[in-house]
Amino acid sequence: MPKSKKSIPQETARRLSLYLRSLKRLRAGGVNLASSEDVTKFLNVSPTQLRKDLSYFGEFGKRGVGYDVSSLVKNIEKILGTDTVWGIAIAGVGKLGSALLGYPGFFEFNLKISTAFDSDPAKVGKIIAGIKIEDISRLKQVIREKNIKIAVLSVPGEAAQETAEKLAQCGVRAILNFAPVNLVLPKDIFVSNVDMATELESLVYKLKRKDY
Amino acid sequence: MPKSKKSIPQETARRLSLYLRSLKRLRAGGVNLASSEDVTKFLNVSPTQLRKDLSYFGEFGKRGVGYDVSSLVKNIEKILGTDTVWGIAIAGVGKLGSALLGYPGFFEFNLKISTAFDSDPAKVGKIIAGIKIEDISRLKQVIREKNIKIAVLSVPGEAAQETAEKLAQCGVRAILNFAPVNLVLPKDIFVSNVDMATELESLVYKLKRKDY
DNA sequence: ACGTGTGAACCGATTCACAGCA
DNA sequence: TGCTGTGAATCGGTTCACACGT
Repeated sequence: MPKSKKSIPQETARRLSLYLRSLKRLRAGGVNLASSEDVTKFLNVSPTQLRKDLSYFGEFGKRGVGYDVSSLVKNIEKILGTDTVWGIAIAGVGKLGSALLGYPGFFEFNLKISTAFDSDPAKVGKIIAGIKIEDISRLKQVIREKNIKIAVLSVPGEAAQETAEKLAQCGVRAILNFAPVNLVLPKDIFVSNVDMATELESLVYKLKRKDY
Repeated sequence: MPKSKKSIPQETARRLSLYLRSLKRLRAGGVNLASSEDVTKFLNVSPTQLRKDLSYFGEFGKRGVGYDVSSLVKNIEKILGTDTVWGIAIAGVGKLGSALLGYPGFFEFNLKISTAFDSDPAKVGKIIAGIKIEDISRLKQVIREKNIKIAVLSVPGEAAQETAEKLAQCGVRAILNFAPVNLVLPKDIFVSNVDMATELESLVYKLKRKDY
C-alpha cells in the first residue's frame, strides 16, 4: 500500500467492491487477463475511474497488457480487508432479520453470520438458517467471546438507537443500519444506512421530473 | 417550483426525504415552528445544507423566524411527488421479498404495494401480508391495469437482469434493485441499488484503516 | 436581533490527456 | 502499438459569509 496517506475518496471502497464482483465473474468464466475496460463494461463505472481507484493503492496491472484477474482479485480483497473472515452479528430477527439470516451472499465475501439476537422471548433459542437466536441480554458476552466487530441492525425504528448504543458499548465498531433512523453514536463507530423509504422517495422524485 | 432548470444535486432528493421524516417527527411532537437547525439536529446534515436544498425549489421559510412545520411537510411532499399515492410492484417473493411485503413503512410515504410476482408455482396464488402473489406471466397485464411505475426487484441475482427487462417492457419506469447485479437498462429507466454486500465490504474497509 | 436565502469561494472527486512501459 | 498510471484541468457540490426580510 504505497500511498496510504493520500486521501482516498469515500466512493472508492464501494467501487472496489464492484470491481471485485466483476473480476470474480470473469474468473469464473475462465478469463485470466482483463483490461480496465473489460472489468468495468457492465458496471456503470469508467475504465479511467477503475485505474485511478487502483492507483491509490499501488500498481497492479501491466502497461499495454491489462490485469491478471486472479491476482487483482487477491489484491483488492487485501485492500478491502476481506481476505480474512469477519464474524457479524444480526440484531433483530423480525421478518427482515430472518431474511438476512438466510441470505446466501454473505460468505461469498468472507462474512460469516456468527450470531443473532432478539428481545422477543418467543424467538430466543430458536434456530433459523443454522443460527441460534440469543437473548439480547447476552449481547456483551457473545460479542466479546466471538470478537465480533460488525453488526447488522434490523430492529424496529423505535429500538434502533438504543440497540445501536448497546452494540457500540459491547465493542462493535461498524453497523449496517436498516432502521429508518439516523443513529447518533461516537464517531469512531462506522455506520452505513440502508434506507428503503429514502431510496423509493428519490425514485418517485426522479420520475416526476423526467428531465436529465 | 421557480428554479426548475438549475441543476439540482442528486443527493438533494435523498436529503429532502430525511428532512421530511424529521419534520413529521417534530409535527407528531406538537412542534409547529422549526428552524433549519431544529430540523437537522439529529440528521448529520448542516442547517446551511437544508436551506440550500430548499432554495432550489423556492422560499419556504420566514426570515428571522423559521419554517412552519406542517406547510413545509406539504411542500416537500409536493417536491418529492409523494403527495399522491404510488402503487409499487414487488418482483420476487423469496425471503427478502416477503419481508418487504410485510414492511409497514411503505404507506407512511404514500407508497402502496399493489401487487407481487413470483415464478415459483408453489407461491403463486398465496396471499402474504394481504397481497396475492401473481404468476410472473401476468406481469404485463397487472402492471398496465394498475398503472404501476415503480418496482422492487428482489429476485435471485441470476434472474435479475431478465426480470428487470421484462418490468421495463411492461411500463415500469423505476426499479429498486436488491440483487447484487448491475442492471443494464434503457437510460430512461431509473434504478436504485441496495447492495448489502458492497455496504458491508465498505465497512470492513473502513475498519481496517481506522484513521479518518 | 434573528434565521432565511444565496452568490461566491472552496474543496473533493472525476475526467482528461498524455507520459511510461511491456 | 496498446493499455496502464497519473498530474493537471475540470466539474459539481458543499460551505462560507453576508445581504435580506420580519
